[in-house]
Amino acid sequence: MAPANRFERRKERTRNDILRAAERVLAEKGAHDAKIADIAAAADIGVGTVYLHFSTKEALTQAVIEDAVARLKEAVDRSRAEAASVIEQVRAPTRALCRFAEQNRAVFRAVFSRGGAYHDVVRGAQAHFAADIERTFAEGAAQGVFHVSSPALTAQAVVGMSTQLLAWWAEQDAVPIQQIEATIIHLTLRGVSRTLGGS
Amino acid sequence: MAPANRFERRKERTRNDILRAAERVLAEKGAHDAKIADIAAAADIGVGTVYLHFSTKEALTQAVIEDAVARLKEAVDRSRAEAASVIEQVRAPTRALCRFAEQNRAVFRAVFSRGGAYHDVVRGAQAHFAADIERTFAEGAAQGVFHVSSPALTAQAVVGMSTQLLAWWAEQDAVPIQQIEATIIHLTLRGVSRTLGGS
Amino acid sequence: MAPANRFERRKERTRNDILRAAERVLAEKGAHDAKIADIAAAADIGVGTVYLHFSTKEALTQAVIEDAVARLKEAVDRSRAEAASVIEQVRAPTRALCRFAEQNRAVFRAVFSRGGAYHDVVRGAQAHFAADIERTFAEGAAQGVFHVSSPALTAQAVVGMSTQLLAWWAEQDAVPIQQIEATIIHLTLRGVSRTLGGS
Amino acid sequence: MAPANRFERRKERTRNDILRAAERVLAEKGAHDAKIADIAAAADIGVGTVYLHFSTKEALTQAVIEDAVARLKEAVDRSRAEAASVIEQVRAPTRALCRFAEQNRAVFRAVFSRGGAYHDVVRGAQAHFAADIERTFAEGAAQGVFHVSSPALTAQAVVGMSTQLLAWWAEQDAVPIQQIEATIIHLTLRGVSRTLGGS
DNA sequence: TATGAATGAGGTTTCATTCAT
DNA sequence: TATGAATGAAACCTCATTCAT
Repeated sequence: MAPANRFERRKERTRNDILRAAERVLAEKGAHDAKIADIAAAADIGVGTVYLHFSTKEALTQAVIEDAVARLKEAVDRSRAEAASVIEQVRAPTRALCRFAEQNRAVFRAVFSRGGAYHDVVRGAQAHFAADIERTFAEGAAQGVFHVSSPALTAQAVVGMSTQLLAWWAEQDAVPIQQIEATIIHLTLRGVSRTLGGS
Repeated sequence: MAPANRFERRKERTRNDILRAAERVLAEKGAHDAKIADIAAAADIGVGTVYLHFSTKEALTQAVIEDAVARLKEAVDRSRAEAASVIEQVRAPTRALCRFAEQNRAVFRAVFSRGGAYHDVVRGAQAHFAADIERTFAEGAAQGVFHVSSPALTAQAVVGMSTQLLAWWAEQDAVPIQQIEATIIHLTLRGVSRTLGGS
Repeated sequence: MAPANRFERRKERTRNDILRAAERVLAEKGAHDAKIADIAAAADIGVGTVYLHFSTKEALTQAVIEDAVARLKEAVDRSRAEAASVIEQVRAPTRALCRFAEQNRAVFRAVFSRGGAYHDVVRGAQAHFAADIERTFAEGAAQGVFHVSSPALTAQAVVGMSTQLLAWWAEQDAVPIQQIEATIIHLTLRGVSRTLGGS
Repeated sequence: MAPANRFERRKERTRNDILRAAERVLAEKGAHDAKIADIAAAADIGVGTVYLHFSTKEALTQAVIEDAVARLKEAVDRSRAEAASVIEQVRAPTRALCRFAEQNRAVFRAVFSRGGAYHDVVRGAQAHFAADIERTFAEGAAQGVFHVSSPALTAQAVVGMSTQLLAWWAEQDAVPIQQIEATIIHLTLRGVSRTLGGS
């Protein structure tokens, strides 16, 4: 897993510098206005060097997205795996998502915000999360805890709402993220609970 | 109201042709990949003609957005004005929104979808809708029908959820729009009702 | 000489309107920045109408120049013809030139100033004037009044000096034109007189 | 003074190539008809490279002018500083000017000729030279050598005459430049001398 | 004859990508 | 491996000229 020799390690480090710089620049300027030269400058390397690590601008963008998505997926999936109940399967991933947004604000804006780089990878991740949520709903229904008329659509709605609220938060920073989290969880549980519950 | 002379009428017609063509091309390719040449070709006119009506690509994009937003606002605002109860103030605008999305699918994708042209005008419209919804929540709370802990955030969430669901619908067309509508209304009402109601 | 019928007269009038408008616009914006649309607007006619009277922009520009040059030539030539002595052949045309510049300031700037439309017609006129002046010098030499080592060059210098001074005057308007006139005459006569004279 | 490293040196060389090519092309076609593509081709580089060194066509034009004007000023100013008498202050700068025109014919046409790029920098240089000449006249008057009624105007006339004659020479090449030089000096000294002298 | 909307060739400028050092 | 100057395709925009009314 760790790179074999010293050269490999150095190369890996440069690659990471580029990735981090790209995140910052993409978040700041948006996918289209971010020039390769900007990213190279932000990473404090030459433009040519970028092309030693990524074959095209598109590949670099995609790498940034995949990296972010992978980290988010990992956090969300882990939290879900550790959830003891279906209700916790709603709460924990939302908490994980919000914590990720908080700790990776720039990336979050760059990747998930409107105006950010929209991409199949993001669509894929949203579909992945929606499927998870749908499974939770189904399980909850089986347990008699939830009652959802169209689980797929509702799951989609939850993903949409979460994304939008967090994107809004990431750009505005008007309210503490805990309120975002509470609102998402409240609306979700209210929407799917058999009996009137709440957050 | 109708343009004075023949020249004006002809010019106005061309302007509209360009606007419609731009909607289609923007929806299809996205704001950045839509070239002025594409739009001119789609409108079956010369490139120069576009600049006779819009000073800049940016100005054309903005005109498309403003046009769409104005029409949507008009439909939503009217439906809201005609709503008799706060519950109807949730239902009717949602119905209006969905009908607009259905009847203006290309524009909807072009303007409201992720990857679409994000713009202050859109942000402004979303804020406008959110403010309306928030007012409905406040009114409902005063009537003892609703109970919302953070109205502003919840309104924001409703707007986000609606936008995202419809954008998703507009791109996928996997489900009938009535289900989208029902889901939005259900989740919203469930989220804010004092007693367990539902759609 | 006067146009035959009413239609011809009307046509001639429009043509003149365009010419006058072109003079103004050319003087104000320079040959390159003067758009046909500007000229049409200044003449208060449609762009298409310009092309009914002048086949190209170049032709219009040339017509403006030829018109101005013809009027200047006419004034200068007349004054020269009426001059009784060689000294008066220096003085009178200079006076005529200055009076023309004063009374046709816009055209003068448009046609003779640096940055103005430089053109074979102007070059031709300058050569014409230079030839006249050279002839005056030769005549003066024959009469024992002037002594000029290289008449052609000196004539060229006089033309250059005059043009430049008047162009400068037309743009700055810092001094009364009589001083310009006096300076030109003084320098010319001083330069070519056998004995020390002056203005 | 010499650029630090190899990159800088190479870049500087290219910049100079562009400047020289621009001088040629501007002289040949005039400021407006000189396309960036022409200049790039003349410098045997790609169009993009031009923009690596000059942000705008206007900026390149200005750089050419400033370069030429600076070199001319340097030559003229030096020659003036070394002049022992006021008469030499007329002669030497004229000689320097003519030598510059001879050795930089293309630039001279491009920058100082009529139809060339007229520019504030040129106007500024002309004003600078005129002021110097005026000072010489004043000094000469104080020494009882010169007698000038309106020094400012006369200085302006000398500058105008010189510019025009040399521009004419640069385009025609009909006479040896020594004759131009002699004519300018002769006319200037004749014009301002107290007693009849001459060249 | 007069009009002004329409045209499209042509010019400037940008920027992802290459390559000699 | 790292560099950054060089490249040129492609996009935006202008404006002289045409033509249907």
